[in-house]
Amino acid sequence: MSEKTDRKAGRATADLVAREANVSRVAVSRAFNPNASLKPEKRDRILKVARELNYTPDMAARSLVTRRSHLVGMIVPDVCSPWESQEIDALTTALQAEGFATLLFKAKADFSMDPMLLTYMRGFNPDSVIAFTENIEPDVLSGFLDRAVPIYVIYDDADAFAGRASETLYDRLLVRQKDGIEQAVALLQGYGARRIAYLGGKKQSLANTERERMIAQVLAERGMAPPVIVPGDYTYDTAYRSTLDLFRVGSGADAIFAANDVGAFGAIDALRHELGLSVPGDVKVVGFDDIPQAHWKSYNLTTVRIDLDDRVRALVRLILRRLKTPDADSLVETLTTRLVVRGTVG
Amino acid sequence: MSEKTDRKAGRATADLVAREANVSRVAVSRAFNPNASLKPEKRDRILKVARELNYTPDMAARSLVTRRSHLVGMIVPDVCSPWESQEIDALTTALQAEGFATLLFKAKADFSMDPMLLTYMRGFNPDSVIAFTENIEPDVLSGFLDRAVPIYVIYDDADAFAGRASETLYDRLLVRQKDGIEQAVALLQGYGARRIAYLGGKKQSLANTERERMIAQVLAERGMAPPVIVPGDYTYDTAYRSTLDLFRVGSGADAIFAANDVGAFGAIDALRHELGLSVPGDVKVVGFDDIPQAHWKSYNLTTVRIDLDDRVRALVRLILRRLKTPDADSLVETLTTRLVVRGTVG
DNA sequence: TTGTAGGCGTTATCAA
DNA sequence: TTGATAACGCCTACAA
Repeated sequence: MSEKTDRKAGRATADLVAREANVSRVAVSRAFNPNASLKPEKRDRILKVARELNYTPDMAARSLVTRRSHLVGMIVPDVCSPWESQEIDALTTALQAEGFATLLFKAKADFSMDPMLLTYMRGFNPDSVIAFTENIEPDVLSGFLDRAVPIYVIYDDADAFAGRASETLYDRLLVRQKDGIEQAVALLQGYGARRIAYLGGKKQSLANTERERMIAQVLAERGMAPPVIVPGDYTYDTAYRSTLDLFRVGSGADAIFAANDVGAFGAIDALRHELGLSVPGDVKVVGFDDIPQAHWKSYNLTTVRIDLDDRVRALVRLILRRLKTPDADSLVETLTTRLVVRGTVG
Repeated sequence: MSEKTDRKAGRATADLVAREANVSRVAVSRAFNPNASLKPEKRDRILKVARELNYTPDMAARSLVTRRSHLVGMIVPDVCSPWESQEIDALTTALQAEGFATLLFKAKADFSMDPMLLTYMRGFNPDSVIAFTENIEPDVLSGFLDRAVPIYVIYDDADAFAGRASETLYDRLLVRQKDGIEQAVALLQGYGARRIAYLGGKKQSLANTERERMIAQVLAERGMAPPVIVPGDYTYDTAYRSTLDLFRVGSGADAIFAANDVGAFGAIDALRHELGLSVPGDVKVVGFDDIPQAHWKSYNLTTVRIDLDDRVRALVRLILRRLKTPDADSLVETLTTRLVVRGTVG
């Protein structure tokens, strides 16, 4: 039973620090709570002793009484997808700076929300939850959450989502996809495209259905033919095969608007390396997202950009606000999109 | 005070379930603990009531007494990197199946281990920690962990790591890079490469220094000239610029062995799209990792594969074993590498 | 198989 | 500014 106590005797507790520093247990607690009142010199002494003993307050015990876990749950169908991994990275960084840790859960690939998973997650009591899985009603999600208020990402036509409205409280991030889509279509039209194909994303994805709807609408507004719908699922391989089908079985197109950048890559490679067509000479290609790979020289993709930093900042704002004022009215943050012109249209 | 209690009255507790099901509080606890003895029909009734009340045991409270958080910490410098995001994805899936949740932390990009971050993480009491950040001594890391035993990924020459050995317990995953590197060099040599450049990764990365060392060793064993060392940091952009430097300022090479696939992509694009050289005609390129993008037609990269599934399975085995028998001796799992031949050598 | 009692490490409450 | 005391929700004894 030495002063320093042997390392493997287990983790230092507030009691131990208190004894070592000749103060009460409560004082130790206060030393780690910036807005608690404690004589500065006393706090310093306690923190010094704590450092020596390698003490950190136990979040589990703390959360038991404060009802704050400092955990933010993220439910993701596919961590590997470039867009989502970027978003996870940025969100984790931003939340970490605010004292929250990221709790990562993997949902099934079909975008469905496994009730088992939700139940499981509930056990960890996340202060907030961000679901990258879209096809679940706010009511259902919030039924699994206690204090947490869900955040939804919605697109363009807020009314389409209004049908799902209910008494349940939830915050929203509205992405104005139309801005960027209009610019893209105008560019394609300007370069002479007449027959535009939409290479879709996962059917269950709200982002996808809204992109499709919005592209059709913009084409109509500009007096162009409706888009040729090509099935996809956001992956390279499916995009590749669907593009081959479009030109070998179907009747082709002079422009492809892909639901995401990775899909655009698959289309470009199919066109250039298997169909012997030139991009943008024979077929123009536009993507969606503007992931870092979009500027890689092999693709140099013209794409509709959703600004990641803006998006993450907006999400963090929503989360922090809701944590500070749990009963506040629901809030909508808005994000715009814009076309980034590179080399696949021209 | 209705039967069902109003939703926002807060989360259901074991007491509430016990009252509702006419059993004791302990019975509820046992119902959620498969190896506790409880009359089956009683368990069923309790679980049914629990489901109705949307009750889940509170992990924080549970961990306080069991000393098991069911949290696995992952410290990652860059979630976006394709290799790491793959590994996070697979690990999270595997751990989730075993009842563990992933707690994600972002380390600084320079691979250093922020003591603040470690202290912060400690508060969450992870049962295990996987650090993708390599340059930290086991002693330091385990100083911040209580029950958790660190896992290290080491490369080829186990002796090089032995210098860092200490009384501290830690498990190891040994990656035999030499197998794949030998195959790659043999292929390059067979196709006539004489002057091979090594396009490095982050200097602080152990994987990188060992790859460089091993390539030099293999070249020497085969009577070839030592590699031209080209600085890199695993990113596309740096690889791109370094390749330009190699050919414009330096004296070129007839083959480039990149420390990772993304770097190889940068090299290929610089060669083809800016230097006007053909790959593999003028310059052959080999990568490392075999990420999904390596088979994209624009690159079709010949690369040394580290099998992700094997790697994840080995890590999970190490973690679960350590959790089951915390005092077991340290264990080493071994992984091999092999060349995947595609179109950038020939 | 069941129930009672006690404690895990922390913070909120209240009185000094 | 301080300190004693009582929770927080759960699980592990132990005894019935």
